[in-house]
Amino acid sequence: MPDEGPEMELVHLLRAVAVELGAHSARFAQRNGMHPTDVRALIALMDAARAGEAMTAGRLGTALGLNSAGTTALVDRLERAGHVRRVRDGRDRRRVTVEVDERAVALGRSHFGPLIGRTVELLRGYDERELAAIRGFLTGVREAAGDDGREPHHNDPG
Amino acid sequence: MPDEGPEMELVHLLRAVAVELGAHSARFAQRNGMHPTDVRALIALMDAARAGEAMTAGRLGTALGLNSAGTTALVDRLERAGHVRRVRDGRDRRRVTVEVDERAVALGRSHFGPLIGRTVELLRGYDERELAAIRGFLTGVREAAGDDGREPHHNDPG
DNA sequence: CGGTATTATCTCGCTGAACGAGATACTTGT
DNA sequence: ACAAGTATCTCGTTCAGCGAGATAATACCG
Repeated sequence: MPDEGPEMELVHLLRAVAVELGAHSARFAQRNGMHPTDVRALIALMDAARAGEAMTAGRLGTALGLNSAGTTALVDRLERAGHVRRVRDGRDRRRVTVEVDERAVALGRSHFGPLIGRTVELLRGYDERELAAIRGFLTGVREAAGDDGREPHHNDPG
Repeated sequence: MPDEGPEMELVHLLRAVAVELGAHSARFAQRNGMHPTDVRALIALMDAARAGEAMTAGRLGTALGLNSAGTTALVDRLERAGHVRRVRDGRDRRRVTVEVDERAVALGRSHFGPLIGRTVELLRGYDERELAAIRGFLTGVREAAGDDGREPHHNDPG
């Protein structure tokens, strides 16, 4: 288990980036009187909307690791603040789909837009091979962080 | 504000990585009966230890965005679980330095070690120019995420 | 040296996010 | 139609974190 070596600098840098991005979200939450979970919920809802999928209360709770009581409280909170609407599903009337209000989207854009814009600009400064390296590294880390309970399988040559 | 364009894929990928790393930490917390804040605290303490700096209760609380009452509760919790020790500073006896227990370090290593190891291996597959691109991108994002309004968060020593 | 301000941590009472258990409402299978 | 299954909500509780202020040690100033 290497505690030093030239690669560790990048490992710590990556962790610092994750911390900064978390802090950036937390600032958005605090400025708008929200809890970090509320921001995560809005992001999950917007991701679903971008993918063209409807998000039910249950799926939202699962995505965030909340139980049903917590999910109800979360959606209540977001609805009370005007960030989302509850819409009963017409086909299965047990279901409640949660839709993001346009104003919440605009609010999110006004906060995250500058960071996204600067990131895009940063990316424009790299050529294809560099972009492939960045993409490959991020993809690898995402997979490594997701593979968790599993056995760490030995180096897969390739 | 670009919602499409080839760079957006990487922006979403970066966000996904941040989410996965957060989930990875949350899993560590839950498996060990801790809260996300407790894990953040241990990481801050280990970072300080690595840098050779002593971490006082107050500095820890500031680093995590907690007020003094919350900081006391946090250190109580960590101490009760045996993860840290309170040590009165000899020079300034108002201060309490918080030291991580070796067993907590070992616990952290056993969880984060595999992810770190896989990340290091991943990095070994890149040449200098690719590594420079990855480093430059991460550094740029860290700075962009840190630079926003810079709102001073209200602390209790008013 | 004495007194007052300042700093670091802790105590107390409270709010609210999230939990477990169970109720309610709707759907599906027989 | 009735039982079983599924989605959400209600109720009561726990505990992280906050605000206010107490306590204890140090620094400043005459």
